[in-house]
Amino acid sequence: MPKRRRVTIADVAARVGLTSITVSRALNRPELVKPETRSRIEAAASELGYVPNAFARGLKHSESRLIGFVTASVDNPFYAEMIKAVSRHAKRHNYAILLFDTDGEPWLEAKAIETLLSYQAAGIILSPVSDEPHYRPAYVERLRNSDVAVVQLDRTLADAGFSAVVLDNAWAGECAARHLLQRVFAETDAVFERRATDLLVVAGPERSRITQERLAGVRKALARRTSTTALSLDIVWGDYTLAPARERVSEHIESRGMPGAIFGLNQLITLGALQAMKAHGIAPDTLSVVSVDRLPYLDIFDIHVPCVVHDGFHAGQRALEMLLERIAEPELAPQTETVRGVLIE
Amino acid sequence: MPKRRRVTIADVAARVGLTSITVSRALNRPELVKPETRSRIEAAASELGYVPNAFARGLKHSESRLIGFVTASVDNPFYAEMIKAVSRHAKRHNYAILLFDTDGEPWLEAKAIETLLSYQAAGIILSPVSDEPHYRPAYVERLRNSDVAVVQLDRTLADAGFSAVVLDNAWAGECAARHLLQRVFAETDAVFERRATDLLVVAGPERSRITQERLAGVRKALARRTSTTALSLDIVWGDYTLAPARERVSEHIESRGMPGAIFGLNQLITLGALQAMKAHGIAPDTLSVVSVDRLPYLDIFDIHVPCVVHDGFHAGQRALEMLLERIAEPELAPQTETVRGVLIE
DNA sequence: CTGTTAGCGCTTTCAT
DNA sequence: ATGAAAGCGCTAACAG
Repeated sequence: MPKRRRVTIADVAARVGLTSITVSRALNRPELVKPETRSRIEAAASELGYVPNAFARGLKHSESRLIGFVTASVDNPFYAEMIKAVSRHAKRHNYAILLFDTDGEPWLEAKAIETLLSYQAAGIILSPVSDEPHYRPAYVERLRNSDVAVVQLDRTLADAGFSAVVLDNAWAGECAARHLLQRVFAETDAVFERRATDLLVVAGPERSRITQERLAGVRKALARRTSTTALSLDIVWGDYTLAPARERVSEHIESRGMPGAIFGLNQLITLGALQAMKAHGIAPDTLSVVSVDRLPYLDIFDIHVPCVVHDGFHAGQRALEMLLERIAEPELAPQTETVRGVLIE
Repeated sequence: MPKRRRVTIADVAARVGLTSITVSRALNRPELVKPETRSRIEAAASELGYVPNAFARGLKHSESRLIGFVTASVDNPFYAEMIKAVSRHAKRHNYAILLFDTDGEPWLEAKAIETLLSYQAAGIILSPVSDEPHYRPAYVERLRNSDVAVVQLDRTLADAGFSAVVLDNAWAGECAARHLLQRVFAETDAVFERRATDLLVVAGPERSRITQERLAGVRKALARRTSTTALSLDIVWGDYTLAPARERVSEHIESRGMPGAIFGLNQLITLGALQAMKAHGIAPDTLSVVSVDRLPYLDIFDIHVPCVVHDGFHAGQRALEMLLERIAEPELAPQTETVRGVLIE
């Protein structure tokens, strides 16, 4: 069976002996068409299998019902959660999601933005490949001059001037560090075993804003400590993925021995650190580990890694809501919303 | 600063004193334009911030470089892996991904297909909300009459006649069951403790094809058993998510006691079963559990749940490749490719 | 190598 | 309540 030519409103119109404009109206502004005509048209449309052409419509209005989601890692569970939230709320408002996984490549990110502009995306939710201050992609200027709404999610570009939904990273760092100070490095009732490194923080990229904010939280908690014996703090850098975290922690254990405690700045980092510990025969319950982001399902096995958990679903939902507001009201001032996590022991 | 009107090829043309068609050619078929003209045009285009209008182009060609990915659960890690693969390979061929999370709702699935048709999607990768035989969505007929390529992934519609990439479910079931027969219900060297239920299979929906295939594999392995003492097999049904699995297993333990072994038909089901065990104070190492799909990262904690693992990345990649072949060659016969898993102990 | 014309499918005037 | 004409931005087909 040969594929039929696409059915257009003109075909539907011919079928009922009217013109295309009436069909268009019947389908989009039914109140402008006599009810009886309307139902004849609707019958004919569904009989012929009419499907509106989104391109023709988009070309006419120069606007689309497309929202772009740009991220470096769809497979990161935290992002998957946010995608789920965005997608669920987008379709409620009749928007479809164009998903771009940039794989951490700036040029793919630039291409994704380009594509979104060419599709006249109504809005973009952007989580760039990097949040380091020197990362200033050329597309920012273009985005500013276009009428696409932009909301950044989690990771942000320095001074780009877009709205954002971010996590309260300083608080997460402080919270996690305070937990360790109470449980491991308590000043009053216990003498903890001193090591070459008391606290090992396994971080993301050294210049990443998120990493720096979380570290600032850690330092703030440490500074509050009143004890005379200063804690030694070491930091190893990675890129928010598992493998580098594992390698850096391995090296650190080999050169400086087992630390007093480990703080992994996100889920994958902490898992990498735990892998390194295992490789060196260090059982998880002999060394305190704390994390940002929950390590999934471990509670089933009575493994409890305390963590500061953020509600990704809520963050995604807020990002989409802010985006919709800005699509409706393009002149709204940029706004940043902060999502605070909660410590789970 | 007011948002500027969109820059078109006509604007670029005016800037360099040519007509739009020449600009169009310079940008799409550079070899048809004098190199010097071309570079003047390119300069002007980038200076003015020209962005091609995908809608106009799509309207002209009545085709798009859009591929739809329709799934019931973006947040299922196995699907996230497949999305990653599809996305990565799609962008290599200059396709963008329209992502639809149907949340398990047939009407959202229908709407997703409708939207994809209206965007003239070149192809659709479809993993429906259900693979039960009585689920025969109305859009199938439309899809068949359109010229969109369709490849089903993992879940398939009965008799829809589309190509598919599926898992070797019978083999997965057989493999997992054989493992239990060797390790728990060995006939030769050990006497295993008999229970009211020897093997408890925690399944998906009773009529799901995937569930039935995996069960057939289990039965095949059991039938091969030569021992005179028949094993008792119980099955509880769920929907491939965690909570129902947990509830059904809890109920089963309460009414029939602890089984001899548990087989969870996918990752989330197995995790649910493990939660139920924990709630009843059954330690994971006192009851043999086997699963389809890997339980992530548990090896770090020396928890080893044997599982039949499928390569989701490969499945996603193959689905996209098949789709591209069919976009290029619309008359290709439907084809089904099976991905076989491997048992990891 | 570059230009003219025409049309993709739809909708916004402005009639009737 | 319905229709005619025009145009959104781009690119075949056919000139020149």
